[in-house]
Parts: sequence; structure tokens; C-alpha cells
Amino acid sequence: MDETDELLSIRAAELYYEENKTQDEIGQALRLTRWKVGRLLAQAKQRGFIRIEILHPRARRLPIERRLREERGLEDAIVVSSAGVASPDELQARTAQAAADYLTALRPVPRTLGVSWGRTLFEISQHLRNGWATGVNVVQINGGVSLNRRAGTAAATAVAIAQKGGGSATLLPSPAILEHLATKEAIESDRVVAGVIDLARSADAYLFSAGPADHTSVHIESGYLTEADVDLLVQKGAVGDVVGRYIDSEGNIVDPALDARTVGLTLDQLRDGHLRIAVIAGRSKHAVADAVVRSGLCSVLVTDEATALHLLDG
Amino acid sequence: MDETDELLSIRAAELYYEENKTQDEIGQALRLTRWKVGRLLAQAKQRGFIRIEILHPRARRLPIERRLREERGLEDAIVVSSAGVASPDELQARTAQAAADYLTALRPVPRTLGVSWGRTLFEISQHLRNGWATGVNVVQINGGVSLNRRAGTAAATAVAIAQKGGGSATLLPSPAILEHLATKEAIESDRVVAGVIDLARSADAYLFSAGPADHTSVHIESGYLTEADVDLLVQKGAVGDVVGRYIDSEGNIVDPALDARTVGLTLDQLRDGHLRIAVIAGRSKHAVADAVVRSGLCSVLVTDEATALHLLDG
DNA sequence: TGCAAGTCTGCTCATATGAGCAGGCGGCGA
DNA sequence: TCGCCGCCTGCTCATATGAGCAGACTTGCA
Repeated sequence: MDETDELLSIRAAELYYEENKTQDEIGQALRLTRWKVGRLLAQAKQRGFIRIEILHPRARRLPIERRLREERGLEDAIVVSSAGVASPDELQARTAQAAADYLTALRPVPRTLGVSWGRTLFEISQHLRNGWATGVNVVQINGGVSLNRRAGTAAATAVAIAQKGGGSATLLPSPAILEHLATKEAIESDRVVAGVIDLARSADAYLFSAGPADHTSVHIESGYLTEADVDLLVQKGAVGDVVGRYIDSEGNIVDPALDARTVGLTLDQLRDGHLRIAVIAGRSKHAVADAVVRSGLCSVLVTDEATALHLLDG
Repeated sequence: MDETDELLSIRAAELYYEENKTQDEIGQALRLTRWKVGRLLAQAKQRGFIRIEILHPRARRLPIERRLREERGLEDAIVVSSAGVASPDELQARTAQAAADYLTALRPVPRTLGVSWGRTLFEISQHLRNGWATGVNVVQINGGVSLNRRAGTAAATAVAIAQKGGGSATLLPSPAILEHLATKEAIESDRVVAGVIDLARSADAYLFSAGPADHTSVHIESGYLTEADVDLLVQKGAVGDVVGRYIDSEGNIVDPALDARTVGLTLDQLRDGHLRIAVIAGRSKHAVADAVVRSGLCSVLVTDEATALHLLDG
């Protein structure tokens, strides 16, 4: 394609897309046959001169979703558009909305849904509509009795998802991380707790998020870890946590001792699930999202465009 | 359009524009008739959910050009796209290129073209191709013997435009602004100078730019004015200059005494021309572009998207 | 210079899309 | 409750577009 044709293809594109002329009319204007105009337009598209964007909070990026499925081996991927997003909060809201939509459309409807907790999960619970399902029982898959004033968020999330889905919630009555291994083992041997974990292991689907390994972590906010603890984990290679367990960029547990004091499904138990939906969005979670996908923790990923492109192109 | 339809129109748009499905295929996927899909797509477009952009340095914005013609009474307007512009310099280059293209395509070819000088005009001269016209004679319409080391730019501009157009240049051998009115009158009564100005008044077309009233002005760089002079002009309401003459936001001369010492066509003489092409781009020239269009100094405007939108929407 | 390969052009034909219309449906007022 | 009005649906038909093909043209090489 020489320069003249390139320029003509731009002129044709202007008339076609901005002025809504037919290819025939454009041909008359530019003294070309309509077939030539059609070819110029095809070339303009193919060379990337034409960008078509869908501007809507609910817009998704299907080509990126396809690439995630094909190149990263995911069973499914939902990628929300970042176009026109004003703030990280808005991105988070869009992603939560998409996750809620995905759950609502899920067939067959899971009878038992295992959920983690945190800011993302809470937001998803808020975006779900009443009646999004009928008779979905929700079970917590990791400990989360909050130690600070925001107590109850973890429970509220599970309960909201269950209620709106016409089912009931089974809570895991335990802190996320315990100070002593012995305490953790004692709690897990409790009949109720063990029963909840068994139920969690049998769930039809898991819905969880991941947190970044930094000072904004919900574990610091909740009092389970100190900033110094997290700094140490980062030094050991942590990129973030999944169901309270900190992993490195390959998805390996960075601190086995800490992990042993963490209550809930282990990562291997999580990986045993058939449908494992991870919802991870935002700049700060690029690294942990990569680790989650790389290590096969999720089979379905709900994320934003920028994170998806990070996974694909580094 | 209720929320369900809005969402469907987004899903349909994704499949249509990103996945290149036919409306019929989309209908099958979403369990709709193909006519419904067509209507959803039409609504998505109409509500502005679909944005189509042409990404190319030579891309123009025809709808904005139309609005300029219709709403600001211009005979013609050329608006270059700002999409993907990295720097103000690139915007300037795109606009100069567009001006060169416009001149090249101009029919009938002007026999005599009056030109001003400055950074913009110089750049246009560089973008013109050899043989852009045959036998175009170029005449300077305002004084411009440069006083500093960049001497000759004004002359070089006119000569380059003429040479590449297969014609010759007639230079106006005079400074732009003189210190004393008497000197200016003496120069203008000189046979050669008067002859050039007469020739300029008879030109078939004028090509000129405008400068901002700030310290980047080419008049400061050339030594005709000091920074203090320009500050004073701004205080009097100047928004910029056209052929060396400073105007306010309504296009009126802000300092008649200074104007009287400025050599070249007066603004009224400029307005007598039939084809008056102004080339004005860049953030700093929004105000002066508005003044030029508002006061009818140009009949054709070549500008960038942001400036055009400023003229239209304030 | 002459030939062969590849490219470009303008066509035919099949398909996709948009305009416009008749019937059905729901909402609203009497 | 009935009947009218207006919107929405699914259609027919006209038009716009894309696929594929045969011939012309250019280009590179001997």
C-alpha cells in the first residue's frame, strides 16, 4: 500500500464512518470504483487506522477474553472495559458488577457456593440482585471473624449473597490467621469448624478474590497482620494473598509457618474445585492476578482490561 | 429503552464490532430476531455508546468541519484529528501538513498567493511538495526582515512556497514594525514597497497564521517587540496578532499607534481578499483563533480538533 | 527484449443490512 | 370493563457490502 492509497483510505474512512456515506458515494467523491473503496476501507481496518470502542460501564472486551482463554488456558474470562474510567473505585465497581452478572447467568446454578471475603467480595454481594438465583447455599471458605470495628463484613458478605440468592449462609466461625499453630489446630478440630470446612470442600463453585501484598491489605486493616509482617512477606517474594494465604509470583506459599496458622481451605483444596471464579481488578493486583492464573488457582477470571493486558503482554 | 435493552445493545455491539458476527448470528446467540439486533445496534450508536475513531496523522474530523462551516459561517474548514498526538509540535506538524494538502488541492490554482510569515508558515512551506502547483507567484503581505540571527526565515518561507509551486516570490523588503511612524510612512511610500503592497492587495488568495499574545511571540524572538511591549498589549486586551497586527477578542486593533507603525496589508485590506486561509493550531492560540473567525478575517480555517471545539463550544 | 509471476482491477453473485409497513400488544382514560 | 392510541415486533423488499474470479497490468529476471 503506497502513501497515496493510505491517504485515500483515510479519506474514505472519514466519509464512511463520520459522514455515513455509502461506499458508492465515496467512490464518486474520490473518483474511485466502489470496489476500490471497499478494499481501502478493509485495509484501513486491517492496518489499525480504525478504532471502534464501546463506551459503557458494562462493556466487555471479548477479544481479550478470547486471548485469555486461549493463551492462558482459562475456562472462561470476563474482561471489563477500562474506557472512560475516572477512578480505581469505578474500575472496581465495574468488575464487581461483571462478576455479579456472571454469577447470575451461571448455568447450572451452583447449589453450594464457597466464598472468600474482602472488599471485592463485599462489593460483588452489593451488586447482586435479589433473586439472582433460587436456593443457593453459601459457605465461607476461609476464616474471617474481623478483629476490628468493621467486624462482620465477612459474615455480611456471605449472608447477603445467600439471601439474595434465596438460600442460606454457613459461616466459618474462626479468625483468618491465628497467633499459634496449636490454637489453629484446636479450632480446626472443632466439630462445627471441621464441618464447615468439609462443606466448603464439597462446594460446586468457589468465588474469591486476591489481595495485593502491600500496606493496603485487608489483613492489616483487620488486624491479623502488621505492616512489618507484610513487608517481611514481600521480602520473601510475596505478590499477594488468596483466601488469606500469601503466594509468590509462581503461586507458591511464601511462608509455610504462617500458612499453617491460616484457617480455611488450603490452596490445593481450592484447586480441587471444578469451578473456581477469581475476581481481581486494579493496578495494584497485576502481580497477584498473574500468580493466580499462572498457578491454576482459578478456572474463570473476572478482571479489568489493563490487568488482562498485563497478563497477556507482560 | 429500558435497562435490559441497554445491556443487550452493549452485548450486541461487542459481538458485532469486536467479534465481527453478523446480526443474524448475534440474534441466535442472544435469542433475538436479527431485526431486534439491528435496532439495538442503531440505538447503541445513537446513544453514543459506540465511538469510532480514525487514528492517523492525516485524519480529519469532517463533522467538526461541517459545524464550523454552518455555525461560524466559514466557507471551508479543515480540522485535523488530535487523536494520539504526543506533543504540541506534532499537532503543529499535522496542521501544517493539512494546510499544505489544502493548498495543493485548491482549484482554481491561485495565480498570486499572498503569504505572511512565522513558524507556522515556515512549516507549511516545508510540507509542500515540489510541483504542488505550476506557476504560483507568491507575495509577502507583511513586513518581515528579521532583525536577529534567524534572519531570512520570512523570505525563505515565501521563496520555498514559490519555488515548489513553480513560480517566483516577491518579497516585502521592510521590517515588520518600525520604531517611528515617519519611518514607516517613508518606507511605504517607496516605489518598490508600494508596488509590493499593491501586488499583495491584488492576490487571488491569502495564506496566513496568527500568533498568541505571549512571550513566545515571534515578534519578541525577532526583536520587533519586547516582552514588556507584549505585556502591555495583553493589558489592553490583545489575544494575539495577525500579519503583525495585535487584536482583541473581537478582532479590533488594540493599539492603533503601534498598528500605524506596522508594515503590510491592514486587516481591512486583508478582509477584502476573496480566499483568506488562516492556519491556526495549538492550545495557546485558542483565543486568537476565535478572534480571527469572529471578525471574519479568514474565510477558510485550518486548525486542530481541540481549537475547533473551543470555537464551537467555548 | 521477452516471459513468467504476482498484483491490481472491475466484475458477478451471494449475503448482510436498513427502510418501511401491517398487525399485535399493552397502557390509559372514559 | 371497554375501546382507543401508540409502541413494538416481525415481516417484505430494496440496497449496500463482501467473496471470489477472470483478465489486465506491472515487475523482476534472464
